[in-house]
Order: sequence, then C-alpha cells, then structure tokens
Amino acid sequence: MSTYTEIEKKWQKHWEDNNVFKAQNKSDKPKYYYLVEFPYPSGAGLHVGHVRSYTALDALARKKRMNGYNVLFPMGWDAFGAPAEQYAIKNHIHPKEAVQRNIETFKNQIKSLGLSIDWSREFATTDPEYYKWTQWQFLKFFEHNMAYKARKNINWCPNCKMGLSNEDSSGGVCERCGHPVEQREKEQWMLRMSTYAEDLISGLEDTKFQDRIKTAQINWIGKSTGAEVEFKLKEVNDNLVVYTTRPDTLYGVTFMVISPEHPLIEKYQDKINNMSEIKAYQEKAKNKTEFERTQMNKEKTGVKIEGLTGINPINNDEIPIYASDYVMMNYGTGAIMAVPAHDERDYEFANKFNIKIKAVIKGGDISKCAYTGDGEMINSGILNGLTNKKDSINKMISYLEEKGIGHKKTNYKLQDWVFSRQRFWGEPIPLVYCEDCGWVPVKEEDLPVLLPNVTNYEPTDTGESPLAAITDWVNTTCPKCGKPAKRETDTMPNWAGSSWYWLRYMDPHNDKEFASREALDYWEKLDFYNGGMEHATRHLLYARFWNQFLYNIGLVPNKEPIETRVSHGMILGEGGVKMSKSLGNVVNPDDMIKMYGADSLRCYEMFIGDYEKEVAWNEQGLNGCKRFIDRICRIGEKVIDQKGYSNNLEILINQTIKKVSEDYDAMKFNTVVSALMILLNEYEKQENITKDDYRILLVLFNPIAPHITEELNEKYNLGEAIYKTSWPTYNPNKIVSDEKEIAVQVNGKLRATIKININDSEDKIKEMALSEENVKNHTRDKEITKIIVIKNKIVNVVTK
RNA sequence: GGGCGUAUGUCGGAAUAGGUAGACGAGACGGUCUCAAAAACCGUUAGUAGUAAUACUGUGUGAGUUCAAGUCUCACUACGCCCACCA
Repeated sequence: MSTYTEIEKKWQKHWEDNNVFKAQNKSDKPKYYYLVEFPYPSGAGLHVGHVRSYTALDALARKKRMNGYNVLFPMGWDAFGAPAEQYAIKNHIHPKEAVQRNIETFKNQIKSLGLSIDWSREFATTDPEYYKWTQWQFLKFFEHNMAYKARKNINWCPNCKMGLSNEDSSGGVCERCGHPVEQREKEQWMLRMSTYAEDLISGLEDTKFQDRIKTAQINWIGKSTGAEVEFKLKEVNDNLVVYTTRPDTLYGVTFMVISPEHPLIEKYQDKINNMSEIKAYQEKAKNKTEFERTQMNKEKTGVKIEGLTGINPINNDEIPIYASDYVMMNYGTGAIMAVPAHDERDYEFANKFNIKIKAVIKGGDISKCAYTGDGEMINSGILNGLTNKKDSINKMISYLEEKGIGHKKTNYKLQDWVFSRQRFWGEPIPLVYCEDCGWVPVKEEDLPVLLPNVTNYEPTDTGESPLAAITDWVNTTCPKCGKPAKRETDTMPNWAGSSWYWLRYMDPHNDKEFASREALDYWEKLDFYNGGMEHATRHLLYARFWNQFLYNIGLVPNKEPIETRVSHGMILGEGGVKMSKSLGNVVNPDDMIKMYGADSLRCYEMFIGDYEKEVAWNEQGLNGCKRFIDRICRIGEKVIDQKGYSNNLEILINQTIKKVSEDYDAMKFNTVVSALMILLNEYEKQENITKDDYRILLVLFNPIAPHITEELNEKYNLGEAIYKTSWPTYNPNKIVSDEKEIAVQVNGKLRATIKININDSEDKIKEMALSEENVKNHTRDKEITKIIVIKNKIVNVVTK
C-alpha cells in the first residue's frame, strides 16, 4: 500500500469535516457551475476513463475557487435504465438493491480520488424525491400537448425486448446489445421534439460548443429545404404529394417511388391490379431489418404499382409509380419523384427496371448520372437556358406556388422522441386511462407514481411492460371522474432523468418545486459541461430540447442550458485497443491508487496527452508521475527559512505561473505538468530553496495533486492551507531575463547561437552575429544582401 | 457516398502570433551505489558521416508563398470518428 494513502485520507476527511467544497446558493462572489456527466453506477465499477474527466473538472473547479468564484461542482447517479436493470437480472437481485450497492462502490471510488465535490447535493435519478419531478415535468409536456400516444412502427430490439428511439438504434442495431433492430407496430408515448428542430439549430448560436459538436447536432437534425409537389393520379380523383430538394428537375421525372408502407396502397387496393405482388413485397420489406435495408444499399428492389399512374403537373406526362424500400415512410411524404438522369439512386433503380432517363441539365455524362452542380437547364420548358441551380429552384417554386400545385417546404431528419419503454426499471409514466375521460394525468399531490415492489421485473415477450402484470398497481381510479381506470404501464427512457438533472443540483432537497426560482435564477445554467463525444447528438439534444420547453413555459430562466461543452478522449488499454473484460486489459483505478496514490494517478491522467484525444494507457508513465511526486517531497529537505523567491529562480517562477495559469484555463493539463517538472528540475540544481519557492510549486500543482501539496505545505509550515489561498499572480516585469541566447541563421539555416542582452541595439546584434566564426565560414565569398533581426528571437543573414 | 478530425523520434507527446523542431515524460543504453538486485542518482539518446568542430537529411506525399514553413495556400495519401438509400 502506498505511503500516500494515509495522507490522502487525512485531507479528504479534513475537507469533508470543514465543508470546504460546499457551494452556497447566495454569495458575493461570482458563480460558476461545473458539471461532468454523472455516471451509470454499473457493476463494473469506476473506469480509468472516468478518472480522466473527473480529475480535469476537479482541477478546473479547484482553480476557479482560488480565483474567487463560488463554484458548484456536484455529482450524482444516472441509475435508471437498461444497464442497471440488466445487471440486476443477471445477478438475481432487485434493481433497487443493485443500484444502491453500485452507488456505494462508485462513491467510495470517487471519494478516494479526492474530488472537490459538494456531496450534500448528491442524488440518484431513481430516488422517488427526484423522479417525482421528472414525472411532474412529463405532465407539463402532456399538458401543453407536447406528449401524445401514437400507434406507429418503432424500432424494436428482440433481444432486449424493448422499443428504441431512433437515437438508440442508429445503424440499425440496438445501442445496448448490438442486436439488429426490427420494426414493430406499437402504441408509444411520443414527445414532439421535431417541432423544436429549428430552435435546436438556432439555439446553438447562444452556446460556446466546439464546432465539431455543433456540426454533429446540425447534421443530426438534418434540415433540408425544397418543395412539396402534388402529382394528380390518373385513375382516381386524388393527389400523390412528393418532397424534393430539386424541384428544378421536375421536367426530368420519369417515375415515382413510394415507400412500401405508404397509405396510398391500402387506400386504392381495389384499383391496383397486382395487389398480391405488392403485398408480398411489403411483407419482405417489413421483415427486413433496418440493418439489412441499409447494408444492401447497392441492389435496388421494388415493384411497379399497376393501375395507378401519376401525372406530372408541369407537363402532364404520365408517370409510372413504384413501391420500393429505398424510400422511407418516416421522412418527407414517404413518396418521391424520381429523376434518374440526375440522381444516383433513381438512376440505379431506372437501370434495373428499364425506365427511361431524361436529362434536364446540360453537361455531365447521363450514363453515369450527373447529379447536382450548376448547368444549363434543357428540356425544361420555363427553366430552359437558366444556368444557376438556385435560380432554377426558386423559379420553379414560384411557378408551383402560383399554379397551386406545390409549395416551398423545409424538412428535418429529426423525429419525435419515442418516450415509452416496456421495462420495469424506469420512471412510471404518470397517466391513467379512463374509458370515459381518456388519458388523464395523475394529480400533482399524488406524485410520484412509485414503482411497485414486485418479484418479477424481467421484460416480457409480448412487448408489454412487466408492470402490466401487477394488477393491484395497474387498477386505479380516474383522477377526473373517479371511475375505475388503468395506469399506463410503460416507463420512461433512461434519457429522461438526465434531461434536466443539472437543474436539480441547484436546489436538490426542495420538496415543493423541482428547484426554487431563486436557485434557478442564481445558478442560471451550466457554465461548463464535460461529457463523452458519443453524447453529442443524443443526450445533449434531449437536454437542450427539454430545457427549451421548460423555458418556453416559463419555468427556467435560460433557453439554452449549457454555455460551454467539452469532451474528453477515451483511455484505451495498453497497445491502443479498447479496454474490455474479454481482452483482460481493464485497469482498475483502485489498484492504481493503492500502488501509486491518488495524486500520482490524477497527475498521470492529466499528463498522459491532449485531453480531447484518445490515448493508450501506460503504467510506466504512471510510475513516472509517482517519481515526480516523490521528488517534490524530497526537495522539501532543501527548504531554508527564507521569504521571497530565490534570485536565480525568480524569472522561471514568474514564467511558470503565467504558463500554468493559462494552460489550466485552456485545459492543456499535460503542459501544466511538464512546466512544473521543468521548475522542479531547476530547483534540484539549487543548493537550497526558499519557503516561497517551494510553496509556489505546491500551489500551482494543487489543482491536480491536492493531497500531497496540502500535506507538504503544512509539514514545512509554508503558509495557510492552499484551498484557502488565492490563485497566484505573476510579475510581468519578471518574465523575461536580460540575457538571452538567440539563433543566427545564414539563408535560413542555423549556423550559430549568440548571447545577447535584451537592450542591445540591432546594429550590435548584427555585428555579433557576423563575427561568429561559423557565420563567417558561410558568408565568405558571398554578397550579404540583407540581415533580418527579429527582436529577442533570431538573426537571419541573407546572401546572394 | 456525406460531414468532422488527425498525421512530428522507439512510445505518449511539446513547439504563444511563421522565427534554434523533438520541451516534458516513458523506454533503451552506459555509469555510481550494492555481495547482488530493486530503488535512487549521474550521463547519452532523430538519422547518416566524422575522434571532434561540423556537414547533410529530417514533422504522411508532392508543389507553392516567404529572408524563414511542423505552423500558411493548393493537390494527394493513409488512418480515426460520426452520419448514411433522408429524396
């Protein structure tokens, strides 16, 4: 066991006993709110990846306090959802017990790192006192017609036996287990997130997210502009509406495609001559998983709809209609106009089904399909001769609108949020179904709707929540009319609890409101939020959507909940592969703390590399950081009882204060550590060092290694406890030494270095440079055309 | 296919705004201490040639701008991540 363990325990207790990190909801100081995504307390325990981001935010929080801020840095537990439930099922215990046990483990592990967390604000999303307010907020969505129940095809994981949102099933496989996702028709609660698409895009302007995060969100929301165009049907008095981003190519339409699930088929099944063929195709498409549909994107399939023909509204051409699964029902209108000359997918389809191809944009090779790009419009009636894509599109849209056969239309890939889960371990959706009154919200005073105690919490094959089997719980009375009624048995997705939790930390023990208005107004929003890059499009969008809704109904003070968002890089196993149990390369932080001490582990994870990049674990490197800390301890023997900085260290110390302060703020922790190593290397060359020399090293290192720095500060009696101290400032007049070594180049190549005084004149420096032996060697027999002197940096002698 | 990003010794990585490339750490090699080892400490460590001074080459590849390019511009290659039959 490391000798550091005792020291670490001592200071952790000291901080706790003295409430050092407790944030106040009122203060004369400016506020700052740091948050790192709270963990799922899974059975695997803390990962060294957690240590990286927790330490980074802890270092920032500690420095910010020393900079005079009232800092909120809380921690809690995201404990609902599949991981906790699956752990419980596997280990045959109740999820509640599993969660409690895992939280205990996580908390002890996190505490052993010595993070400056305000533990008085801790909660878990599974606490009834917390999920009461999650339910309450859901009812606000319901009240404002933002929640609705719809029978629709949803992504269904047959392995987890659960419905998934689009976000949970990207790539056609279940996010949790990797099993291919099927389509199932189910009644699902939905949140109207798609109505916030535009606000979720524009709101990004009010954040300081990195561009890569903004881009990821914008791409996910998937805004596109184009037009909806009505095609009359020849055989019946009805329209088929298509969505296109290229209305300018309307003259090039040679067929139309509708999704196999398109309602048109059922509606006119009497008119369709090959219904059985179509039915067979529909069946095939339905059984295809989303995964297969995307994997087999090369080979187009489809079937012609015999008996229905579209009429091109621009020129009255008769247009055959096909059903094909390359058209999705959940985007646009589920129907497209196909322009094979200028769209690759349409081209492939036309080729396979021998449909004619008609070019409407000049240039490019039709046999290879010439999509996009500006070009002269041909065979296009009113558009002929136009050469600019934008002009052509605008002209066509005006024409369509004028004639009443189409209009401008914006579409988004973002869908409404599938908010039901058929699982036990989630917040019960607080609604009751009454035969007479329909869906009725549970009264506020009856919240929370608690999860019942049951023995069987495993998912069912029927697609019903396990809660449905608990008749005592299901049967209730209608909150409106008092007649017998039934509870909703679906639960919320695990994303629900994390969609507003930062608000609860502001006022975590409030039993009257989810947070008081005073607390909300004081803390406002997250100033700094750290989390995984994998959450850039899901958790972050859900959280922003939820907050924007709360803002719109006047419950929170800010439209955007997060000012700055940063993401840490993953920590990989030795050799650069992902840490996994099966590879046996998982590093347990507890073991590392035992062997090297928490400060060494923290220091190593900050030193390991660029914070945002993934990096491979290397225990030798950790040992190197322990050596560094050992040396810091040993240098204490050189301390003499003297104030002020040593004369010959003064410049380096001031430079280091400047660099370290700036690098902390820029999250360049690796160079913070290296700058401190350079400082220590210099101390070691000294006969002895002053108390202030020693203390400044400890103060600058304190955010990363808080225990040992406090201990040494106390042991050598250097001053007040570091956590009570202000962050040091540097003397700007003492960061440049008078003497400097600069380079001398001849034609850009280094030939010598000279020692100059910073007050030396340019002429003197030129003279010194030219008198260097090696410079003479390279300028001999040559004409010097120019001598460039960059102050305090370089001299470049240019010859012909 | 689309979007975003990355490329520097044996390895992780440094290099404010174009100005001495390889800081700092790891590893390796040599040494001190020790009966020995570990730990600790000292030295060397981009490549090639040379005893050395020094010279040449060198930041994925090829061009360009500049007195000067890891850094700026253009083209290319490789890898990574995210999205993807989204009309």
